[in-house]
Amino acid sequence: MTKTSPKSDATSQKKMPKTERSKTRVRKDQILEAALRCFIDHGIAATTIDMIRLESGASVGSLYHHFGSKEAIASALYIQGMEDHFHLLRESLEECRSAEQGVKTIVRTYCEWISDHPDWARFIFGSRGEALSEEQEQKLREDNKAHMNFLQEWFRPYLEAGELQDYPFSVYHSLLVGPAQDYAKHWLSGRLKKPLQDYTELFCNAAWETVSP
Amino acid sequence: MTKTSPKSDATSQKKMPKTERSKTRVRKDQILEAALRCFIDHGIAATTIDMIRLESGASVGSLYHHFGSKEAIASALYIQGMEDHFHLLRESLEECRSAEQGVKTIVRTYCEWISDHPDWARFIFGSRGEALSEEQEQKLREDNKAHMNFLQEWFRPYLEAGELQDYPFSVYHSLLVGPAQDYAKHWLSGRLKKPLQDYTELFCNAAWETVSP
DNA sequence: GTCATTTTGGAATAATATTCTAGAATTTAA
DNA sequence: TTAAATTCTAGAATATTATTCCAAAATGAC
Repeated sequence: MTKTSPKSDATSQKKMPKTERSKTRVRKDQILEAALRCFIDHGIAATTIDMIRLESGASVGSLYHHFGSKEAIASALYIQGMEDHFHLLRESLEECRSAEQGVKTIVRTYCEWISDHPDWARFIFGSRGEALSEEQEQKLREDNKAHMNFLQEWFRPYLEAGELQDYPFSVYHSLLVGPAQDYAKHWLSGRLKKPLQDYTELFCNAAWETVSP
Repeated sequence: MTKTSPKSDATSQKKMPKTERSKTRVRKDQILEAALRCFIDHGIAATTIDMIRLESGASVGSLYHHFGSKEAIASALYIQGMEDHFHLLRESLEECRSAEQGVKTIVRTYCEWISDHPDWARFIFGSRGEALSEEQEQKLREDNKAHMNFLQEWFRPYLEAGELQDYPFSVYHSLLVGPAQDYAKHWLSGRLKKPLQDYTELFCNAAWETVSP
């Protein structure tokens, strides 16, 4: 019995403006971009609202009107990054016509996204979930589930045709992107010199060997 | 020419007590344990110095005397966790007598450590480097390098004997623990139901297949 | 144009991290 | 054993930073 007003959607706890004004998207993006720069330069914990205010040109009131807290800004960036990558991957997968192509595309797209957006990736690896708001947590969870479902559907025919080893599905994602992800993490933090790009094909091939029958 | 006084060690920028008193270790550990509990329950950003003070029984002064900042406490925990795991892995590896044993031991030890210390692991995955002090950053870097060297030495004979595929060494670590690490991250955050333990052997076998010739 | 709603600015407030100092406890040196 | 030196503790005082608040401006609907 925790339902609220019967009139509203499931996600309308907070005041969601009926109409978003034209300049609003722009301002929000200014804030997000400024925040990303700050987070990358100083880390989330060390960047202050005031830095974001200065960097974005928005006022404190505006900042809080649009996002509600510093953490929420970080979370929004996190989610935005994930969505961007998911979207890209889906597009790439649409064109694949074999299990091998698909597997390698997943790994390659992952590596390329990181190589193309190293700052963004550094932020995402660095922030890892911490303190998502209820609403955002939910959104991320749904995005994730939808993404997994998409992958599962994509793979199903090949699995049934015996073109892939029959691992539990939840393990597939880890087997495919785990190695590249770990390498990327160390590379992004400066502990490894050789850029991820140099090993993209290596990780693609290794992944395919792992799951090919 | 950034050297300091010629008398002191390389790492003596800050006041390192000549002698650590007997009860000091105890108090420090009380603080660390209390902080870990707080961090796990509320996340790093949301735990306050006051919570740690209450939970540990130490005074604010004591907290700052021993650690200097909240972030430094988190960093100390991070480093301590890594050291614990490194130590365990080294012990396990000492007893291995073949490439296959070694590879699987690395993966299995990794999985078991996470399964045995899920809270600790959750904290480590969740905190990811952010804001280490200069001194701590350095220590972590050295620990890491030493660990990598140890692994490289351990593997060398088997590599030379052709019992392992000739990948660049920096890639080995990622190929071996990457998948388990990714799975663990999702499991620890509650997105996956099946415990890591259920797939430990799967990850061990997959890792061995990846690097065996 | 008027009205309702959204957005902005920035001062006021609240929450929290950090510094500081006096003194207690412990070790060292004699 | 004692005095001096050092390390540790306590908690009030201070500084920093996040968040709230509300009056005014901008915008879009009618």
